[in-house]
Amino acid sequence: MPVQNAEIAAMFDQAAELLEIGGENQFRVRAYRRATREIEGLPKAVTSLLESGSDLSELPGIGKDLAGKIADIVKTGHFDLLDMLKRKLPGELGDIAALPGLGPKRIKLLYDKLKARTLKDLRQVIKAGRLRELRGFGPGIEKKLLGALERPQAPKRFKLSVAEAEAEALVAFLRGSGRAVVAGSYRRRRDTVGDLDVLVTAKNGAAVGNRLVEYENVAQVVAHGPTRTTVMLRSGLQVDVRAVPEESYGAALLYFTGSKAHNIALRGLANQHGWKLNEYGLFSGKRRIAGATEKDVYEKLGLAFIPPELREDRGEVAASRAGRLPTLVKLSDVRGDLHVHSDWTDGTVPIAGMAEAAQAQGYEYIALTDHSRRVAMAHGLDPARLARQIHEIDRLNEKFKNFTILKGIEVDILRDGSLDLPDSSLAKLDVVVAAVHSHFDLPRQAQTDRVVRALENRHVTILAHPTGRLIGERDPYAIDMDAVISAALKTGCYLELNSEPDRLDLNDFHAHAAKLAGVKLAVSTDSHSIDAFQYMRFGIDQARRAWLTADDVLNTRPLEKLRKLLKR
DNA sequence: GCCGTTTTCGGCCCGACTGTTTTCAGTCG
Repeated sequence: MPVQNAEIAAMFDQAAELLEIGGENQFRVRAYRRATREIEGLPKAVTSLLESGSDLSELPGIGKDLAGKIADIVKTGHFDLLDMLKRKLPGELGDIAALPGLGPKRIKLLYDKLKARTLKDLRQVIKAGRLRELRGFGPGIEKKLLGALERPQAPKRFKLSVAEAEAEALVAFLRGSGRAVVAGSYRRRRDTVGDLDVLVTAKNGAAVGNRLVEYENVAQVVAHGPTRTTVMLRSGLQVDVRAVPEESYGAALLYFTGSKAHNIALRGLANQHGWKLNEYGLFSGKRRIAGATEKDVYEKLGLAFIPPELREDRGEVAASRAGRLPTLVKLSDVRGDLHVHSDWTDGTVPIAGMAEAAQAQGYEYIALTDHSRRVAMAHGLDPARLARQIHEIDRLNEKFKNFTILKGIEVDILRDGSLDLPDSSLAKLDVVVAAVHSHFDLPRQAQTDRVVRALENRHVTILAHPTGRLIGERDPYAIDMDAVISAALKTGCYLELNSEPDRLDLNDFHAHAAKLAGVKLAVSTDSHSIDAFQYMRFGIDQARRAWLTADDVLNTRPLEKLRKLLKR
C-alpha cells in the first residue's frame, strides 16, 4: 500500500509540533509546517511524482533535505526524525496541544516541571492544585483548561450552507454599526467553515463589539477588546468581529479573508520591497501606500486581483504575478443541469415541473437522471419503466420551446463494477450518470477497480459524486482518485462535481486534479425538488476553488456543443 | 530548514487580546 500524501503531511505536522515543544528553532519548525501545507495541497500523489522522476525539491518550501526525507518515508513507511522525537518526548502531546491556552511554551513547562504528558496527567496536576506553581499559569488558565477537559469536543466545522444562514442573520444585525462583510474561509467559499470572521467598518470600533455581545444568539463572550470581539453562538459557531476604519477596508478585508498562508505569501512579497503589510494597509515606513481596496494592495505588490476562492497559497500568487490567473467559471455561465430527479423515483416533482423550473431560471436543458432499479427504496427504474419515461420525455420535448429534456439515468454501479441496467437500455439515452450507492466499505483497490470498470462501459458519460462523502456524516470511501481520473481521461468520461451542500463531491482538491489531467467536470445539483436547483451556486463555488474555467465545465456548453461532447 | 531582481548568509508575517504580570510572554488567528 503506497504512502499517501495525507500520511506524509501528518508526519511532518507532528514532527513540527514536537520540534516546537522541544524548543527547536522556530524557523525550522515553520519550514516543516510550510512543507506540510505544500504536500497536503499537491494535486498528485507524491509516490507517483517520484515514480515519474520528479524532483520534489523544486516544490516551493521543500529543499534538498525535506525532499530526501519524503523519499525516505515513501521508501520505508517511516519517518526517522519523528520516531526519534517521539522517543524523546513520549506522551499524548498532540492532544494537549489541542487545548485552548496551551502552546509549545506552556506544554514544555508542564512536561519538564510537572511531568504531565497526557490529558489524564494534566487532570491530576490541576486537581492537586500544582498547576499554579508554574510561572505563567494562573487561575484563569486553570479554569479554561478544566472547562475544556470536562467537555472534550473536537472543534466542529460547519457546512458552508449552514454557516451561510447564520452569517446572513448576523450581518443584518451588525449592519446598523457600519459596512459589514463576512470574510475568512466563508468568503473563500470553503466547503466547511470553522468560524465566521466578520469585518465592520466603523469610526467607533468599540461600539461594534458592544453591539455584537448584545446579539440574541450569543451564548458566550470569548474575548472583547476595543477593535476585536470574539463570541460563541448558541449553534456552537464562533464569530470574530473586527472593526476597522474605512481607509483600511481593503487591507483588512484581505487580512481577514486569508488564508493565513496566502497572507504570509503576500507579506513576504511586501518585505521584498522593503514594505510592511498588515490589516491597516501596505506601508512604506510610516506612509500608507495602499489599503482602501484589495485591488490597490495587490497592484502595488505587482499582482492582479486574486479571487478569494483561490487564496490558499496553492500557486495563485505566482500565477497572478505572471498574468496567468484563470478566468474562473461563474454561475451565469451555466446553461443546464445534468443530474436531476423526478417523482418517477425519489424526486418530489413531475418531470414537466422540474423542466419548467429549470427553464424559468434561464437554463437551456436538463438531463433527467432518475435512479435505476437497484435503488429499490427510491422505486428505481427497470428497463420497462425507463422505456416509458423515455416516451414521456419525447412527448414533453415536443411542447417545450427553446428547452430540451435530455434522456438520462443515474445507473447504479454494482459491487463488481457492472451496471444495474443492460446496455440495450443505456444505448437509448443521451446521458448515463453512473453512481455508487452500496458497498462503501470495499478495500481501496477493489473500490477503484469497480469504478474504473464502470467507466469502461462505453455508454457511461458521467461519474456521479465520485467519493460518496456526506460532509460531517460519512467519510469518502477508499478510492484511488488518480486512477479514476486517469480512467476518465482514457475513456472520455466526465466527473461530476455534485453541488448538493452535504456532498460537494468531487471536492475542490480532486476537481483541480481532474482539471490538471485534462478531464472536464459536470457541475450538477442532483435536484430532487425545484428548490434544490439553487444548490448550483455551491457547486460553482467549489469549481472556482478548483481553478476551473467555463471551458472546464461541461454544462456551460450550449445544447448542440454539449451533445457532441456527450458522445463517446 | 528554505531561499535569493541588493543576498549562498542571514534573514524568515504581523498585530490583538489575555492573563499574568508590574512591563510582557504566550497564544491565537
